[in-house]
Amino acid sequence: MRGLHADTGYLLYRLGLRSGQLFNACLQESGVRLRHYAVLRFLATTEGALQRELSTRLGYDPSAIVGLVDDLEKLGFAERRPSPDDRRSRIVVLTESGRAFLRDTDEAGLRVTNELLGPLEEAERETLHALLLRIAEDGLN
Amino acid sequence: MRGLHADTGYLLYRLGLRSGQLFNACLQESGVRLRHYAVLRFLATTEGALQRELSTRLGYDPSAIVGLVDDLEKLGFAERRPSPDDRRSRIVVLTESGRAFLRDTDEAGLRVTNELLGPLEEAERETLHALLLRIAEDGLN
DNA sequence: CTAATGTCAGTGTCACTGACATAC
DNA sequence: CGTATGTCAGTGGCACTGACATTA
Repeated sequence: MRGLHADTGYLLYRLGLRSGQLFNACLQESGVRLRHYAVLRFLATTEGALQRELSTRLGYDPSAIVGLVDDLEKLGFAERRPSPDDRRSRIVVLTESGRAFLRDTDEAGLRVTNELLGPLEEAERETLHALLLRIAEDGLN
Repeated sequence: MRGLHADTGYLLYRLGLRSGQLFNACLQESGVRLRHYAVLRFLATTEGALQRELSTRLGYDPSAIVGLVDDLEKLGFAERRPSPDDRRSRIVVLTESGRAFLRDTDEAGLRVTNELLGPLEEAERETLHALLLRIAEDGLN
């Protein structure tokens, strides 16, 4: 009978949980959770995005995006602006305050990755990153 | 500003979520969830385990184990037996029915891994598995 | 007395569904 | 008309806490 760790899929599941917990622990003092942080990081690369876009790119349910953007607006890290092309859509943009927040918490992600990848050499980390990137880009993005 | 996918930790988080969803989708018809399945798979390797042991080895909260074992007992896949050494503890063992269930769903894990690791060559899959195993064995086990 | 095991109630997060208004 | 976007209420899974009885 095969053990649990024989499954690469199960390993990913377990390490994913652990990674999320570490992220949330690191972000706890900032008053944001990993999901908010992911939205902010994505916004920093796009100069404004529709909520629908956030949903598909980040893999969160459309109904979840509503609350996340609500929270970010309350914190002053993001804003909803009307779309000039389509009056249904809202364009979510990063504020200056949000950008500053990202700068301040920039090393949070690095700390998590460091703790997670502790026993790996630098070359191994790059190999792992490249492999993960390949399967991430395959499955919906 | 770094993109999200520059973080190996975030990639693990995303792929872990995806992996869990795939597992649960595959197991849906079986009437079990990934967490139950993990308990069964672990039991198949140990000839009986304390609930406390299940908690630490699988990374689930002790209070969560209670409900999981309850469910497995209702399904007839596992049993609680009194421990001869310690009257506080219960020993959880796999039943014949549970063992048969594992045989029937054996390819479920393989299907998930195959779908997840689609774009990777066989050699790359082994490399990835070895790397994941290293960091899994480091962080609590 | 302190510590460990299992149990249970309650809380908060999160994913998902179904419905809806608005606009294309 | 059908479809897309955003919103909201409700549901179920899941993690975690605090408390408790029992036993070591």
